[in-house]
Amino acid sequence: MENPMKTKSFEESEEVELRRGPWTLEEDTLLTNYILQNGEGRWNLVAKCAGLKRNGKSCRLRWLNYLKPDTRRGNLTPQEQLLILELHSKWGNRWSKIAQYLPGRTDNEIKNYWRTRVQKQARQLNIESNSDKFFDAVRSFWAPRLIEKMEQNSSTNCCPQNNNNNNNNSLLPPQSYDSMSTQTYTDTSGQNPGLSNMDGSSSSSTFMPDLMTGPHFIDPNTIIDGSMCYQEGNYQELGGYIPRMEEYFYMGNSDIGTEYHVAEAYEDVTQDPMWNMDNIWQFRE
DNA sequence: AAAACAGGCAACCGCTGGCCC
DNA sequence: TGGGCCAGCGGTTGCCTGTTT
Repeated sequence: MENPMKTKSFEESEEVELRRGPWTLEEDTLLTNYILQNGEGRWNLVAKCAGLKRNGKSCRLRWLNYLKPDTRRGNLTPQEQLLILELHSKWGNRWSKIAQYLPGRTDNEIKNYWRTRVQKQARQLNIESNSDKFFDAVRSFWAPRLIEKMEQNSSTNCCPQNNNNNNNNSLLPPQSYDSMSTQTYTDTSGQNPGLSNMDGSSSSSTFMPDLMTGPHFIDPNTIIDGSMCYQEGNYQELGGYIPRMEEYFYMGNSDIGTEYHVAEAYEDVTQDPMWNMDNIWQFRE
């Protein structure tokens, strides 16, 4: 089979030999330097003016997913994982929408996380990753562990002056954090994924039903994260919430007893060495 | 040590919708 | 109004790397 990475359309080959496949350091540098000097603009123009033999789409993808300065890379924190689970339960595969609430994370990264980690665990349980049963499993077993991890981090890693985020540009929360915090957790306009459904109706959060209520807040100015910790006025994030554990062991309003009990499934898979939350969610200090 | 396998992720593909002429 | 161009999105592919046999 011909390698599609080396094929190109007739249109592309007609004018200039367009490059495809992995980006080189030189290409990255060209693109970065151009955008930093001239802004993004039209991507086809960017590609041309930057001297790249790439199409605009490729440049856009490379910039947004990899080169953009506020892009955060590395393992997703427990907070981010929990938020992804929560938002996906609301919106489904609306990756770009979900990504809006995880500053610095790209839709591609979230999509990959979902497909490689979450769906893998769903397969382990023999359930559809978009099914109610799966949500029950998440709510009953995974979310508590993520929250537990968050609590551990909160007690050991909260050090506002010691930001270990591996992002070189993480000296302060990126701008989008501000919009995230207001949109996500203080906004009552219907943008809040924890308060509204896609149809605009109101409902409680699937995995974090009471996050918006007072008792679950720790210091709202403290942002706890496995790899970073901010303390800043008017800056709230999911990571700042430490809900009471026992509420997350509640099975919710599911009817899982009817055909496939998630708890039983959980017991089954605990025989599997894969079912170790630290491994499953790739918690790395 | 090497081959086979599996997982993770960067990049591409194709579709859709918005904008402009 | 319709066609062309473009950006953005979700789905998919295939390469790379680590692990297992």
